Amino acid sequence: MTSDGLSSLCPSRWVRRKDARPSELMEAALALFSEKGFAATRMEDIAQKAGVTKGTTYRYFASKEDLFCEIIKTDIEPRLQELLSLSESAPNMPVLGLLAQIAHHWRITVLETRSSAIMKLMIAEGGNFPDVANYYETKVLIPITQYLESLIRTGIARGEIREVDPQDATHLLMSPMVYAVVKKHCFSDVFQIDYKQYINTMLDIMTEGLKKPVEPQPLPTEGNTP
Amino acid sequence: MTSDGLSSLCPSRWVRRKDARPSELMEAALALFSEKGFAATRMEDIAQKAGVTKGTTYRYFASKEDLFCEIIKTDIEPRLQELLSLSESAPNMPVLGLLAQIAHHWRITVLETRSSAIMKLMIAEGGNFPDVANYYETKVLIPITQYLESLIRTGIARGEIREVDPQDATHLLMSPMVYAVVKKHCFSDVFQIDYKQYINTMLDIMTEGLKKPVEPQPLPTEGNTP
Amino acid sequence: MTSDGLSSLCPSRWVRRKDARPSELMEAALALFSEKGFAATRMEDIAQKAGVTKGTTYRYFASKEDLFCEIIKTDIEPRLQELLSLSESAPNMPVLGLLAQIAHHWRITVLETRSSAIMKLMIAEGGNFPDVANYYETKVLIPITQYLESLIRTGIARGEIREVDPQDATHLLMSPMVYAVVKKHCFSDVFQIDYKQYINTMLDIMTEGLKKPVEPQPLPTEGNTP
Amino acid sequence: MTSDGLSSLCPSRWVRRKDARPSELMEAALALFSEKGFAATRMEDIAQKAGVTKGTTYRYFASKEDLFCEIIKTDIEPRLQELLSLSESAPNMPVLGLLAQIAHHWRITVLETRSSAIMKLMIAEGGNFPDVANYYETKVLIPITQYLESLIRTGIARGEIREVDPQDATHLLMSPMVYAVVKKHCFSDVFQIDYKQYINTMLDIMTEGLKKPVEPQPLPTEGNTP
DNA sequence: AATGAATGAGACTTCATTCAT
DNA sequence: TATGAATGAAGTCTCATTCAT
Repeated sequence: MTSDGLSSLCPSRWVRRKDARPSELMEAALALFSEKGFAATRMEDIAQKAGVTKGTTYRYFASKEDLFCEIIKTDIEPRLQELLSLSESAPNMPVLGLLAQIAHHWRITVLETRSSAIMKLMIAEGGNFPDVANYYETKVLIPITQYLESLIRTGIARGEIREVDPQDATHLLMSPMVYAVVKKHCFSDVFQIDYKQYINTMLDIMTEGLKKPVEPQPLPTEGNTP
Repeated sequence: MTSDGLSSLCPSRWVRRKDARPSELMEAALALFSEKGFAATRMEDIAQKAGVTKGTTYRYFASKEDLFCEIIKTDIEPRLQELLSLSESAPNMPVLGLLAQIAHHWRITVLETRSSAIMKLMIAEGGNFPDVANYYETKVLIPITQYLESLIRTGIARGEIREVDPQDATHLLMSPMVYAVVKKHCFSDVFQIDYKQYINTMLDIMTEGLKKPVEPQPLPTEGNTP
Repeated sequence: MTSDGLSSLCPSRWVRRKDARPSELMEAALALFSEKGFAATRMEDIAQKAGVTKGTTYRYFASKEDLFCEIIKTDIEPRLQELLSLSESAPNMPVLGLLAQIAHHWRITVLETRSSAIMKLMIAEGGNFPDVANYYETKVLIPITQYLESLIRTGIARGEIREVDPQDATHLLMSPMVYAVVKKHCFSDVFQIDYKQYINTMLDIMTEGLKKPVEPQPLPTEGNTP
Repeated sequence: MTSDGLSSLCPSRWVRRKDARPSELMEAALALFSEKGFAATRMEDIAQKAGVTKGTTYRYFASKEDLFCEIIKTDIEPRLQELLSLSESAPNMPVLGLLAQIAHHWRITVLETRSSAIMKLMIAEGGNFPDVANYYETKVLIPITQYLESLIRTGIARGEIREVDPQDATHLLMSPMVYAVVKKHCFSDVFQIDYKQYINTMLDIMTEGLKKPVEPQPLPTEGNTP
């Protein structure tokens, strides 16, 4: 009111946006942490990117480390909910079909969103945040691993999947995910990946590699692969 | 073994560590960088771990960053040589067999050595060292990727491999490597991996998933792609 | 006594704290300044202790320093009035008796009230507030010192007190006061002091040490104290 | 050697004085802490006063607080030794004489040296350093208090001192010390004190006030204190 | 009049790097 | 060549103060 001329010059100063600040700050911080690493990111950069000043950051997060942890935890909770609902929504679907569904869901909700940056962050900085790394492992990695492994075992039991080592097969299923995240965040985009196609190819090959051949030589009566 | 008899004859020769220093320092630095990250590692820690004092480090490396770069480059050169010799040593071997050989060779020379730490370092810190990251991509990632891709194309051309997208298949082949490194260096060892078995399972599944089925309509008449 | 009957008739009158605020804030601030020191006390702590928020404090005091100064000055004025009335109320009383009266009056109005905290504050923080320290010296210390010194001189002139150095004796009279304040505010209460008894003992010893021996009644010739 | 012209301009830079630094820093810090208070003293000021730069300070003291504590403790130890030796060196000397000796010794070794600043520091800042304050009380105040009290009791038992409350009398003996320190460090020198004379006057008055009258005219008639 | 979010100067502390010994 | 004391730039965090609501 004092002078619109001035206010248009510095529009955002002294604007009170209590509710929006935390997520804005976390968004800014995630981008910078993921890009430059935790240590190389200055609080002032984060604040600036979020459109506030240094001090404001500390109204919402007790420390840089706290900010880091909040980012991780805030993102993880919804992811966990999804995992649960997915695993329940699929009663007796063929295992390999379910795996395909999971892979694409992960692609859409993680790989193609900023959540992938969280994963990169954990990979790159986990060592310096034992608590968060432990939390991440306990709440995310281990449950997912165990869930996938149980799927594989089910598939083997049902005769859908060959008799492979379930643990190694699980790791193998997860590796394209990790690879995609690393590729996306750590190196230049010399080989641009079409994620959808990439996941499809991966599913094609994995399915082919895992599926049990349809009992090639049973009785001379019927022919397979109709 | 460092024979006191000899050392008393020619003491300075065995006492001076001049030649060993750089590699000792790089060894120490690699361990710390990989464990705690570049920024969180102090020059003094490195020096201490190498058994010298801070100042000495600067006799061999102009700066912390220089030390980082030297570590990467020093390790990369021999790796590149191996890659070349491997690719040449395999004239007409079946592609899938060659891939298996490469995988185990990588396991033995990278995954199970400290070279895996280099890879982790590049993943975690590459963003802050564009020069090194670029060097790493240009000299390591891209050549390997292209080499593998050419193998896949060859395999397809020869009829050994199904008609999959060669680029995606290449990424898929590399992903278990990246995954293993991340697993080894970034998270606790809840699921201890037996690397040899892991690679074998991976090769089993990949081979099965990639190989061209032996012509489903086995009429006695003609032979395939001679 | 603040009659609920009345307050229901005229609520706003009793609800608004405007008039009480400054003293509440000063009270809170004095307690914290005295306990933790000026610098270590945050405006927010003061506000909280007074039951308001940070911003409110600035409606009543221009700055933290201003608040400090107001505390001192507000407390000093009434003290000065008392000093004056005391010194006037005692026309020709024996000096040592007057000193005893002053000592107990000081005990009751200063040592045993929060005013002692003011004195501690001046001792501890005076150096950083030259204006206030100067004010305190000019308005409090010097007048009291001079008043006491004049009493001593009177006592000597009247033959009630031995011929001691009046300045040193004055300091000596004041020292138990300073000591008591320091003891009360700066150290734990290992030796709990009964202030009344402490002052009495002090008066006993001082009186005995200062009083002129009753002229060992030599010859009946001349009479002192006519 | 590079250029005497320059070196005379900045004579003290890059001078290595490992052994002298700690005491120089403590000296500088004590002066500033005592003058401006702990909080208002910047590490850089201390460093500058000691002729070094900010960072150097941290080679010798882990933190500002650590520096504070070291100052106190370093000064206290020798003082304690003195106290012990004094108390032992006085076999059967009259108590009041011993007190006089102690008072002057304290004047010379504490009041008239920088040790008095330590005492002022404890008075002003003790509240923020519970550990040190506790140490100071335990090692200094309480032993001294107890020692003096035991002297008073001895004096009373021997008939040298009147039957006063020993605790209050002890406090009274200590109060001129505290007063002198406060006077010296907390206020301007309006009334310059000649410490030697001040202590003498104090001893005169105290002695007179404490001593047992020489058995009022022991005429052969009646016996006192039956 | 009261609130409390936002500001920004300033202090402590760290640590890569320099350099006298 | 090796040492480690000294330097000083830079970053985190605090908190007195401001001001839109």
